[in-house]
Amino acid sequence: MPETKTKKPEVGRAGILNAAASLFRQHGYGGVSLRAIAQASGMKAGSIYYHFASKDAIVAAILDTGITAVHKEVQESVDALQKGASAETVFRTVLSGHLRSLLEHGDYTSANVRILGQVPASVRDAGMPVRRAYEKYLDTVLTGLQDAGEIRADVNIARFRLMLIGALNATLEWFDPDKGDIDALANDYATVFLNGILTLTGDKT
Amino acid sequence: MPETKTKKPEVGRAGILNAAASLFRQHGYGGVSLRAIAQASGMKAGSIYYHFASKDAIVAAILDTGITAVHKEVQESVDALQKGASAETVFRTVLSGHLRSLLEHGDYTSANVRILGQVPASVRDAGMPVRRAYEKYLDTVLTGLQDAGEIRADVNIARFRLMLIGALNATLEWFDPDKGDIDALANDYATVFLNGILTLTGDKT
DNA sequence: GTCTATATCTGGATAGAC
DNA sequence: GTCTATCCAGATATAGAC
Repeated sequence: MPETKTKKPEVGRAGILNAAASLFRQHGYGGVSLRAIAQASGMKAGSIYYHFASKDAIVAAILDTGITAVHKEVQESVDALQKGASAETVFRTVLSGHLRSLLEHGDYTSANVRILGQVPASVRDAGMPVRRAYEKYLDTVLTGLQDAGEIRADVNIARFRLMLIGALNATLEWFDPDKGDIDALANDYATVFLNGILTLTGDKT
Repeated sequence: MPETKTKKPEVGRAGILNAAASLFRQHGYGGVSLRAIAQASGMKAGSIYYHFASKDAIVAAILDTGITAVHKEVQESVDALQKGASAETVFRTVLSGHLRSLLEHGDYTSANVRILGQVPASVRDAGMPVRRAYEKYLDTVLTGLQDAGEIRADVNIARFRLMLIGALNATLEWFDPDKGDIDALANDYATVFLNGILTLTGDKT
């Protein structure tokens, strides 16, 4: 049979990361032992140290992988648009890229949402540059749309970016990509952010 | 001097809950030991067990307190409005009530945002009814506005509620109520949700 | 590259003095 | 209502055989 969709259990470094990411998502940083990671990777605890220097090193790698995957997906999707794409098209592309990557690499991305604040400060600091890079990228895109007059001038971009990312990342807590349509989700969210929820009456002051 | 604003260190049960809530917020459920809670409460570890049967009992109480505070604040704020209040007024009231309570009881409410998914299933299940009650309340309010024709009919209320709560709760990760204006934050968020971010051109198809 | 074995420490929880 | 003392299970990490 030709390469089924059930992902084969990874081994070695990748296997450890996959197992650890899943466990961290379920139980938090402090709730996961190296023994548990080892067992889920099909190894004994001692063997982990051949691949990673410490538990911190594992979680640092997971955090980095999650952010990088989302940043890359969004940027490549936006870059693939034709030059004169409308604000609405660019915005919908950002949301669908972010949500697709976020939800399809949920174990890695949720580490950034759920356990970033629980991880030792050294780990958090080490991952700062990648996180800042993605934030800066989004701000650049959104500011571009605002400078072109397509996003209202009274929208504070930095604050809106926090609102947007907060809403998107929270989908990790309830949306199941195996059961729901990610693009439909992205479009629903985009419609609210673009147009709001109010019925248009034509006489707003 | 007449009752300063610096909160006096609570003792007994309340002191344990305050200390534990703060520690859970910083380090996650598995990252906090009873010894740490005891030390932060000015006690020894053994003494905790006079007030609580287990670590689970402590976190269950914290989760419940957080949800209840937000539900109560929002419902009381909405009930205080006059009967014919506009959709915009009701919606802004919901957001400001939720954010005020969320951010002012941050240690308790963040438990529900950050560590709910990391807590033993028995604890999560025990708190289900209070969470469901708040969700149901919000859906009732939002559905009322939609039935009155003020929120667009094509907005899926259950999904929008998830989007809204996700965006609001995420403010816990970056907003400092001691430095920022919560009502201004609530109004910024409400404006985006109500009207969207697009510049009005008058010729949208 | 994975194992066993172990050193060292910290975890939740309990018992009983005060 | 808080303490000390303790049980024992489980934690990270290391050493060295294979």
